[in-house]
Amino acid sequence: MSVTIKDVAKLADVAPSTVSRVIANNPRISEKTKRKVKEAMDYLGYHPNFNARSLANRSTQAIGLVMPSSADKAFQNPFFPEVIRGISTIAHEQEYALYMSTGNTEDEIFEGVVRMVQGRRVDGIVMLYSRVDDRIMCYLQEQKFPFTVIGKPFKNAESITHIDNDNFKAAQEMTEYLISLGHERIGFVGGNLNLVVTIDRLLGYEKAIRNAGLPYKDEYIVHEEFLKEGGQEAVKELLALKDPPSALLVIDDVMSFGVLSTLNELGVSVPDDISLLSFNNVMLSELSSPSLSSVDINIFKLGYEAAKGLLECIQCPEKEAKRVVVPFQLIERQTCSKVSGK
Amino acid sequence: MSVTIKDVAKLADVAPSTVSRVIANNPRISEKTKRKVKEAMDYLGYHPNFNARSLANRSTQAIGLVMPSSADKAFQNPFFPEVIRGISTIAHEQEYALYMSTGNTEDEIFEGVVRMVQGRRVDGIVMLYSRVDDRIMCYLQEQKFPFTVIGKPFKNAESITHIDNDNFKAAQEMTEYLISLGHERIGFVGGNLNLVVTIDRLLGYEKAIRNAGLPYKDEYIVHEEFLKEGGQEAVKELLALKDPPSALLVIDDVMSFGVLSTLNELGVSVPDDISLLSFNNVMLSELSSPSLSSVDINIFKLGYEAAKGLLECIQCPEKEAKRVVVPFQLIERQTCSKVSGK
DNA sequence: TGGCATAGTGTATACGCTTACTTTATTCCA
DNA sequence: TGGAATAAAGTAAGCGTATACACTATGCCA
Repeated sequence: MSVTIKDVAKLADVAPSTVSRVIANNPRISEKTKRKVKEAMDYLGYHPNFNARSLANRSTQAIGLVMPSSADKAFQNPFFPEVIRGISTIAHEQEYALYMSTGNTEDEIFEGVVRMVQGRRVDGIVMLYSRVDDRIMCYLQEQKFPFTVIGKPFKNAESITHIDNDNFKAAQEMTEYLISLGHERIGFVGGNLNLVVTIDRLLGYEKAIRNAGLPYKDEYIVHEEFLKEGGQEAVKELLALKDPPSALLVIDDVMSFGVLSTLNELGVSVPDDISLLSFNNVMLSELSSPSLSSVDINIFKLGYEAAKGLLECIQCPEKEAKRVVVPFQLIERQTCSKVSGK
Repeated sequence: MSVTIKDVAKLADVAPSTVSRVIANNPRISEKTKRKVKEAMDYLGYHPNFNARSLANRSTQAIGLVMPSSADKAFQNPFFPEVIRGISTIAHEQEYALYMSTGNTEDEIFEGVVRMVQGRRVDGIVMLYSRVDDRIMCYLQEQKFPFTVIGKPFKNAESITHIDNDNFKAAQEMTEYLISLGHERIGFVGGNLNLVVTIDRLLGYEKAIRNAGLPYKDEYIVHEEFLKEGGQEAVKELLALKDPPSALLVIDDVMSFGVLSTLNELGVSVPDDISLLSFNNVMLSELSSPSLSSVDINIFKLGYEAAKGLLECIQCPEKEAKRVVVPFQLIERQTCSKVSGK
């Protein structure tokens, strides 16, 4: 069928192993032979079969991506394309390909990962999220399979290379920023509570609230899915309170979009009636109206560093795990203002 | 190292081939043996090695994705995540994984595809775009490698399964819509002219203009990249004309975002001073201010059908190529209005 | 000139699985 | 009861590459 190493060997009048060594650019092959073999390869249009190579080699030159939910949902949030952009940049530099398995349920996703790992379809994995007691993460650790995490692992963080923002600090500072604008009733709209990022930011928020001597009210804390719908739900709950917040710290831009649209429907003006500060600074956050004030967490870099760390893990397995902290930066736009006098 | 088919065979006291047949659920194995083997597999935690399987099998259960430019750029446009969402949905249903190779230059991307194909890394390919005289497409045809195209192939369209909107008709109808609002100076902001989608829509635009007896002016036609920056460039050019358009047909929402932001900076009001109608109806197009009137081309379905068609190609190679036309629909929002009296 | 490095290449096997071909066991009919 | 037909499982040969080990030829020195 297709041309193999043997065909090349025959044409170049050498042994298959010599061809293999030419491909690997082995220094023990003379320049003359290399040239001869390369000519034969060109002439035949030879390309190594990757499966055969992987099999003999135990390496696939591919890295696996694990998303928190079905790719179906995840791709609705620009966070993921952007993070993949970062990953693919470095993957490409080192000639790795990306491999995604998908699934709808927890179980399906888990099975997909097991297939990736046991089936040796990839050399390592980037986890695109960090969750409390995550089955997949435990599994990867048990198997001692190379992986890195975007976000802070819930446990064993010292032994797992991970890339993260300082979410505690970020949330604290942002809450303080809102407080400095005169807000005293600040709501927190978080994602699922089993995501470590939600927890960290919530704790940062709490810290700032307590430091400022403000009351920490449970009814100001809402948790929803990382989607527009989540944001919409959240606002409805918060506005139904008898003493609704004057400012919201929202954990994700897409949720903020939902918040904005619902507030708009309800005739609540942003930032006059209520201020909004969110996280991620997704490409489109400047396009909403009003444009979103948002914390740029450098998503691209999170992906880039995660993949870079993974490739290091793969190439030098003895190397110690490390933590990379990606800086954040508040991008002030139009959704925050001083609290309006009561 | 890891547990192989032989280990299972030994434990179950059968031959390796029997285990293999159990995996493939071959009817020639008795239920009793199947049970025995399955127990052994569970006990050992056996998972087939995919590389070995692919090698013996000549199939990989993976489909390759080819993007028009570096993934880096492409992922800035929500079109791609959305299309991948569609692809991944059906891929998952049939237990296929997705495989992406990336590259920065034309050559790198081409090389990546060659590696996918010759290296037998994937069973088939979905081309996420269609371009005039595309090297990759020619290559795939030469190699008789299974692939499908999102968009209309520039040539040999009859022999290539492809999924497309009727872009000619869509653009024509949309232009007619703008004309019906009283616009006579209508600009066209297209993407790169070597993309078939640009050509088709431009032709539809032209048809409508000519049908209406309006002058077809070259200076109203601008071509830029499918990015925000592209839209920004385009507006600048168009507004510099002595008789600038009163309405714009923009080929892509992200470009429209760029158009909007630039118009905003220039103090030009949309839709009062200039109307804007664009394509794609990306998730966030309703969030801009004013919210975008846009043609919903059903991106998800484009992806879904493309992957479905590909799997059919892979499974029954004799089957004839087909064309799937995905319907479009105008979503009216806030960027189009009747022409303001001069 | 014999002996020994050393550079360059070939041989053979392993990687883990599939599958065509064979063999063995069982059934059933004349 | 012999033997054909059928069912069930085993044997062994790939799939295309990598690599440990073996071998040859050359050069150099004593």
